[in-house]
Amino acid sequence: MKEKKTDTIEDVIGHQFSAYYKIAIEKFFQFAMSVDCVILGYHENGIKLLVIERGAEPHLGKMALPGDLVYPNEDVNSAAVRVLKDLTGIRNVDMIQTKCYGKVDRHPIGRVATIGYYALINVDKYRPLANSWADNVYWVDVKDLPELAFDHRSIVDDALETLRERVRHQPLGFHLLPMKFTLGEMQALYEAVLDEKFDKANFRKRILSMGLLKDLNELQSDVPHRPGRLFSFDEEAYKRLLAKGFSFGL
Amino acid sequence: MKEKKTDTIEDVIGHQFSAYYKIAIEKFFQFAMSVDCVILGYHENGIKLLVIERGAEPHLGKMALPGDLVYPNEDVNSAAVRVLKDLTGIRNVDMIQTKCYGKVDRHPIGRVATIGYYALINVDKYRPLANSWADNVYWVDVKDLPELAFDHRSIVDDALETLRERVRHQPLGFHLLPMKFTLGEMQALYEAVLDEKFDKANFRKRILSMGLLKDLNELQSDVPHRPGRLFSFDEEAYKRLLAKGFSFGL
DNA sequence: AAAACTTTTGGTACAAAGTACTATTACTGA
DNA sequence: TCAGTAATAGTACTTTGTACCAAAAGTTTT
Repeated sequence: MKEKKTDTIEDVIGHQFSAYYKIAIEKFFQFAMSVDCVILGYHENGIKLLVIERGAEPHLGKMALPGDLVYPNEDVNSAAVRVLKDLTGIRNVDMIQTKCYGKVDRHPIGRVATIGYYALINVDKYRPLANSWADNVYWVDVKDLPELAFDHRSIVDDALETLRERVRHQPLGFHLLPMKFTLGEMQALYEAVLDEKFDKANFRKRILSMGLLKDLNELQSDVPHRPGRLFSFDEEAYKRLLAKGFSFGL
Repeated sequence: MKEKKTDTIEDVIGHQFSAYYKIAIEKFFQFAMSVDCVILGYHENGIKLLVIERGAEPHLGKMALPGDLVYPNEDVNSAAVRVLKDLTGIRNVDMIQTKCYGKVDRHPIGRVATIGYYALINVDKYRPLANSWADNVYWVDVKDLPELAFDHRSIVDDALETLRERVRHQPLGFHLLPMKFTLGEMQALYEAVLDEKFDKANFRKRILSMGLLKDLNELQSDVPHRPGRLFSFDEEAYKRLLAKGFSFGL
């Protein structure tokens, strides 16, 4: 029940180190790969995206995601971390893959497939600085994005969709908040991400009943109203609950 | 606040059609890309995986996922569909990307990054046939997987994790069931995927109250016990509910 | 210093959803 | 006709979610 076809890699090389090896190389090994990082933060009631101003062609001068080609001797995941560091100075961020963008004509210099990554970071904790061929680095509000180079806009859209999906089932929000935060601030964050309003009293009941927050017994200061109680995310408690089968749900 | 580095693609080519173009090509365009398909079905109370027996080196004779290299002029997503068809004859399946596997040494013939895909199909509806360089095609139970070529085992594991995650929040299960099914069969499926038992009476209440099932007013036949009522998935109703903000939850 | 304002916090009452369990029904096969 | 098996119906109880109100604790205004 088989019909042989020609010129798959398997036909061409026959076996691992055959004489046809080089033909296979020439035929199939024509791709470049790149990584593009969607770095999201939360500031002044809005979700912000980290963009660079390109200091090189193509799309010189345009806004783009921090991204670059992967070296042939470099893991793709490592490349994401390296590129983010090279272009913005940001280190030690856990990034997760979103999708592979593999259309034939997506890049003007040749066949480049890119892997999208995303991470949520605390805006106050990391201070991005333009580096390498990035002329500048900016935080822009995702509700008011500038035109982006290549297909970066859809990479961002996909990452945001992933975020909205995950944030309901995992306590991701805490990555975006400062170390100490009030329940009001946390609620504002979730309302910004999900674009949905919650009842204040009930939101606090839900969150507190999960037992994921450490009460710091401190109060907010310098606010023009009754100061809120400060909390921090209790990583240990979360791990303990996870082990028992707890699932964050909002 | 910038420090120029050497040899990123941007430095090398300067701008889109510079004289250094070829250097960039030689330096970065050394990748091949492949796709690997995790096709899952449900049969006899177990989740089954579609594997092929390799009829070519490397790993000749071993079990592997249906997968192959992407042509330089072919979209990656299209390649997944094409490869599945070439190797198993299965057509018209919606596949979703899971992850990119991009370690340097993952493939013996060179730098090959692969994109994982997965799909849930109805075992009765598709009949896989070995084709091209696939010597055979088998369904194997995921609880008892044979040794797989390359890093295919982790591709499967990741896909299963994705499945378990999604099946709770989206009515995916229906893809795995025959057109007509009883609530008991549906429950058995969910118990197989999630490895968790449900109370029979409550499960049926939950599912029926969602309003996603069309009651076919038919009964099961040829069963050695009271026959169950047959249902089918009501695609239209699901779309209507989705529009109203319904979210499947189990 | 009192009043107005804003936000936090505590509480209650009701509605909806989830869970445990029991009983009944409809079929097959002995 | 009886035992066995799985489907179906129903009930009582518990947990969770939602709407809403009111008090408290600060700041700013009058």
